[in-house]
Amino acid sequence: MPPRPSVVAESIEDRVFAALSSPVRREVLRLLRDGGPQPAGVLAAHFAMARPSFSEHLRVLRDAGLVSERKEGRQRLYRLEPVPLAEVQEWLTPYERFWRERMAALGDVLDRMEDA
Amino acid sequence: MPPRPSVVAESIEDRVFAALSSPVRREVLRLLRDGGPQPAGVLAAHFAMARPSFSEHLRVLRDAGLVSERKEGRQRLYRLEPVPLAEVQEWLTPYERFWRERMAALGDVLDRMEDA
DNA sequence: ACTATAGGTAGGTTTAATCCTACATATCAA
DNA sequence: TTGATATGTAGGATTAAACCTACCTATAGT
Repeated sequence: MPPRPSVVAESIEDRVFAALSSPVRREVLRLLRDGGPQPAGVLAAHFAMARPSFSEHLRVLRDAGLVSERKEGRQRLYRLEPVPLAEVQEWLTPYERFWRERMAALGDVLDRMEDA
Repeated sequence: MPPRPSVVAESIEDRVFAALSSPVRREVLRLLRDGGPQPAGVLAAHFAMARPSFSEHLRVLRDAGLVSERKEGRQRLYRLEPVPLAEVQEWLTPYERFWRERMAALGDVLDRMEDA
């Protein structure tokens, strides 16, 4: 028994990155960031896709902790949750030093090319 | 003709996030960050997996632009590439303001709870 | 030239991600 | 209560991701 991908299986970090790998789900996050909490139907209206398919996207985002859901009458208000994205940024931090050094090195090379 | 996930298909951003969703591939990036450029075999030795399977992981990282490869004798030196991760951080930027506000709001609530 | 080493490609298996159509659930409105 | 609205769940189809065992390619050493 060899295979084993899964957005639903492994660590929460796996789930967050896997959730972010879909342009549909990234667009949902953007809509929530720019427009504040919104019901599922308003979000769904932006996508040419059957509602159940969109529901699955929302579920993936929920399972990753990227959004939360609140019942509001017969709608469900979705809200962007800040913690997972903040954790992604923390994950990036040790790489930031690395790429600043590399970018700086590149800058030096370019400077020397200009001199010559 | 409905389905269509794919790490190989869509935009470069999709590929980067999909590549990051595997703990194996994140560990490879960490090894390259902390240990500098290394041949495929040295990287592979950290994982209990057949070499061809690991080769595929390297290919996914290459296709995402997260690593580059250079022939060095009969080895292939892999190197961490800074640009895609820097782009992830740029992608995160507009969310950063959002979560700082939310965190601050949470802090205010906690402060008021302490007062009471 | 021959062998060993380093690494990838080919092809197959299993699981799961994404999409769909139908159906179920819950709330509001007459 | 009956009907309409809002949204999710069930089940099925298709594709691809992750793994494996074999095999191929390229370089180094004897």
